[in-house]
Amino acid sequence: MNHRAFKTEINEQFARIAKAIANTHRLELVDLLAQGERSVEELANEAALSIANASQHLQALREAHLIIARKQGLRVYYRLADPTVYQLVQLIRQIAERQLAEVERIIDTYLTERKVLEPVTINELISRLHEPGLIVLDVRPVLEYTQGHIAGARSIPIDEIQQRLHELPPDQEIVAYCRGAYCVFADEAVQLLLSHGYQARRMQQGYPDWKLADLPTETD
Amino acid sequence: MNHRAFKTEINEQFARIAKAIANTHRLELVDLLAQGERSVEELANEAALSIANASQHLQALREAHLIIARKQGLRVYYRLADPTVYQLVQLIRQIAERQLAEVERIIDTYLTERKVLEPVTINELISRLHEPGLIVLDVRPVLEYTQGHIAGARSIPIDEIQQRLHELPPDQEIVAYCRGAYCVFADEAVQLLLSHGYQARRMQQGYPDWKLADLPTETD
DNA sequence: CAAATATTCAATTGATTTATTGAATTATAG
DNA sequence: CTATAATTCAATAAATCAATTGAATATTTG
Repeated sequence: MNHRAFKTEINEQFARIAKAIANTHRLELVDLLAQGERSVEELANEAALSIANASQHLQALREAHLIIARKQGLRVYYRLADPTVYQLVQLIRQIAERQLAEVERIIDTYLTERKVLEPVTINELISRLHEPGLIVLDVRPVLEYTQGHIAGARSIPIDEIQQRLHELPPDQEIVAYCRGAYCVFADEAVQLLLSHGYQARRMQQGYPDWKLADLPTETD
Repeated sequence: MNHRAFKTEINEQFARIAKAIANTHRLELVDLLAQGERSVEELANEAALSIANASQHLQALREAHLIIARKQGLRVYYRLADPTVYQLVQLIRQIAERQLAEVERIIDTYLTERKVLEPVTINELISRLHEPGLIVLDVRPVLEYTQGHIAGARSIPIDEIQQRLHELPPDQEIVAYCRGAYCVFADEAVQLLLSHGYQARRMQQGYPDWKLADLPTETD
């Protein structure tokens, strides 16, 4: 048996997976797909890529079987091939947080409130989920809320909060969540809510993390 | 706040981690380092790389802070920066196993016995660890056994098994383990032991997996 | 069946990564 | 202080990856 050939061939396959995810744009695309199925156009818009470029990156992910395509009418819809793919992104982030000082620096630069305002962990939210005075607020676009949200959560997309503040009773505590720890929607929502006298905090992680942990979700 | 700049910068950092691991040789180097600290020369020899090339790949891993260097005398010894780094390799492998048919094909080609001989899972071994008639056999090089091994395991490196068969009582069941699921030492040991009338199986995973699961280990 | 739309494919260019080689650096031993 | 050994650095060529552009394909609509 040729040890060397075996090791080389098998590690080449493992490297295929790692190479597919090892790109700024593809990481963002996977993050978006973790919210649910999306068309190429939607993904291109969200990730600020040209359609052709987005398509190319999606092909790269597809070749590594990290995502699956489904054609319906004119559109091709992509989704994650396996929840483990999102877990991979999570783990990469976790290592980056621990090992790369730059990550903390970037967060401190862009999300100045993060350091001051302690986010609510998933576990904390679980234990408080049935408190009567607590509102769990999904601030992602409505489509994403529709595709799946934390059981019992209300939807007010970040773009609409300003106009819809009256829907939120001022005496209740609000926990806002969005796409994940590196999504800024919840930070912005909390900032706005706090400035209007609400008691508000963000959930540290996002919907995909909640779902991955097999916690109660709803679709509608 | 500039969303786009934040997303780009933060994902660039995450991509750094993924890019560092996304190479055939670097995956092998990390796998070796999961056994314990190694010098550049040892790593180069094991991974069949020139010293300069190995050093270069090690720099790439070091720049992403996935490994740490320690200089002692003439030699530089590298080790994993965090157990999570090995977890990353594990997860990549898990995804590759599930998603890439090639992985199964390669294993079937090189490790023909794997399909027939059911390996012992870590959990199975835990529950049987205190059976009197069971020998847990570490077939890695002695150095690696010395740096850490499954509590109670005996060491006979794969190269020496043939000559040292007499040390193994023929009536006891043997579970052999090595560096990991994609290390062939244990497969070869089991094959040899079976051909000499022993009852032998390999542990599915390797020592780093055992250690990562915080199971009892010994050093000597 | 032609027009319109979403996506992919193909070709090009520039940027990044990899392997190789030999020189430079650092530490030890005599 | 010199010779030796281990590792890193620097320079190069080859290979691979990324972004852009425009053409090609597939599906729907009229």
